[in-house]
Amino acid sequence: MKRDSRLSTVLHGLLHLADRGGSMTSDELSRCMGTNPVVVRRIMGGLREAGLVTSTRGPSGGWSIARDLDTVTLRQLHEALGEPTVFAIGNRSENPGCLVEQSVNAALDDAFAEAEALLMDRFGKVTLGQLSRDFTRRHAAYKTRPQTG
Amino acid sequence: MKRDSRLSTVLHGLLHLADRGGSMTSDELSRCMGTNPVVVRRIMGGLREAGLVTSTRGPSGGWSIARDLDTVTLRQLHEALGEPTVFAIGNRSENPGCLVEQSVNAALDDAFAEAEALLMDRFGKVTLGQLSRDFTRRHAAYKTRPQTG
DNA sequence: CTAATCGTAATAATCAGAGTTACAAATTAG
DNA sequence: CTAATTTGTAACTCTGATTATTACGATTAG
Repeated sequence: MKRDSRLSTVLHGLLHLADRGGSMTSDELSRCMGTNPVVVRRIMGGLREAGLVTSTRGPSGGWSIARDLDTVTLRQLHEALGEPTVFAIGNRSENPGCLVEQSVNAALDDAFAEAEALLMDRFGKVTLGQLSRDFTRRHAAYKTRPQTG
Repeated sequence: MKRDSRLSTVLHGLLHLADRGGSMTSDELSRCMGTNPVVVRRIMGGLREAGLVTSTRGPSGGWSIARDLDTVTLRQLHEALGEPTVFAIGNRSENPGCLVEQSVNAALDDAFAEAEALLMDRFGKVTLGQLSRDFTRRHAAYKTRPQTG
């Protein structure tokens, strides 16, 4: 199934932005993320509406992060993307007349709701700041790694 | 996103089979599930390989449940369907060279793995027998409901 | 003014599940 | 044995969603 990778994509962009320190154009972001500038604008647009980033037009314009990195959680980003469907598995019909299907749906819905709640809870505890520091750590380890070739 | 409804579909069929007591043809199952007999065979085929149902060809053939209803869990059914992708959200690239993307993937993978583990745990605790009894309860309530029209 | 840059609509490409058709294989009934 | 029923399965289309691309308008710095 085709999965929604916008959260992964936008995180990638935001961390590059954070690493850079200043602002980046859609074109720069798209190149370092391996996608298209229009896709970048589309995704970042949701974050701008949520007040997480700002954009400026014209020469020397581009995208900047508007908040302290430690105050932005994955959950906020998920919400800024419009809270896309989390599960690739779902009920055949959401309003079945068949009583058998009602029982099936009730059981599945319960389990999915619980798993989604856990995921959102986890997302609420991970901040951009944490990810940025994790990247810095990986970067340091990469630079000092033993040469194997 | 288009969601995989095979688990929901197959549960529906199995509970009708359980309610019937005997065997049903793909055609009968497809009609009471609102789908196509070939789709039924395709989905039930996986369950047959897992030993959960049996099929017989020819006249008076069809599908039967091969196990005690209380020994079949949603998790077993999920596995019999080939453990389809659970999440509609995923990483942009699973093998990124970019260290930023590695940090992003690690954080997301952790959260998703935890949520999936919870879901599988829940699925492991729900049996066909429980769902069948839940249906019987709904059916009784339906028959004795106050007439509102 | 001109070039750079975002904003956005419209459209195509891509992908996986679901639906359908067609036919072979197996089995029962007579 | 023959005919009818039913599963098994390949091949193809349909559908719906994300992603990619094209095109062009709006804004702004220099």
